[in-house]
Amino acid sequence: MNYEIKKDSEIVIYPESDFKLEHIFDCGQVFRYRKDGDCYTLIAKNNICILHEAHDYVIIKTNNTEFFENYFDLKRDYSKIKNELSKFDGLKESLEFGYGIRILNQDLFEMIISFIISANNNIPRIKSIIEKLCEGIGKKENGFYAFPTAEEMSEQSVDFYKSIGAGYRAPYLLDTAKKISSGEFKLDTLKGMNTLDSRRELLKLKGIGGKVADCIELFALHNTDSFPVDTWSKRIYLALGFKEEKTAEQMTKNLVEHFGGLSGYAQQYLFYYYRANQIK
DNA sequence: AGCCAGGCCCATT
DNA sequence: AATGGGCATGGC
Repeated sequence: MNYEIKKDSEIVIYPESDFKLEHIFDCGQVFRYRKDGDCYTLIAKNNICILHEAHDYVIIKTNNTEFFENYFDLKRDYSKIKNELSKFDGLKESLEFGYGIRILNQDLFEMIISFIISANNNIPRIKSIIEKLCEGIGKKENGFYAFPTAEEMSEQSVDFYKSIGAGYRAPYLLDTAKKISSGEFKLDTLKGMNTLDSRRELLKLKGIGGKVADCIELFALHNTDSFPVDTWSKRIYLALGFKEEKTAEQMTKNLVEHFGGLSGYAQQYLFYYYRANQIK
């Protein structure tokens, strides 16, 4: 990845066809962003940046270059990943279509809450609920609302979560925030575990099933031997040549066995391509 | 109006 | 371990 950090206030990226804002933002991994013309504004945890895309470079303006260098996974070679993935059948169109995708390194607590909200929900509504959550109880600094902490979330009532549109997920959000803020559920220990162990831990939280756990594994822990299987994945699964399975869990197992440590990357290119083209 | 959305919980078998 | 009904809400 060809990029440089300037004046500790901006990152300039010279795309080598593996950094494309539209692909990064629209592949379903991140919810707190807004597009204005050729600019994107992004809030992640308690940090903000503005991204501007010109014809042969991208500028990221922020007061925390170190955070976003890691966030955008800039040290990783996606050309190499795409090259490895191209050896698998059924990925060619998806790799070409979503060529600039990167898997972001997002905050663990933010991902847990965001993907509990995502279950059986649609993306515009997920974004709306998360925005109301942040505007409601997130700390406001420098003109934007940070994602609330577990402590801040644990002090609310179920009714608050219903009022922002969380529906039947409201008690799950409160319960999870309480378990984390009290220390009953320890986020830090997840980071030192292998994928299967941390996944098993995540499944103990209310509102987290296999698919949501896999999203958290991928988008917060960067455990790329995870393949989130959702409603779109069933068609993808058959298109890849697998025979029909009864459960999502069995599909997940087969896909991770097939793609190994590249599973998460494969899933993102495939999800983006199939969803963008409404291939059902 | 009715189906669907980046599914999960829980009771039952 | 496996299955199936029920579920808040709003976009389309």
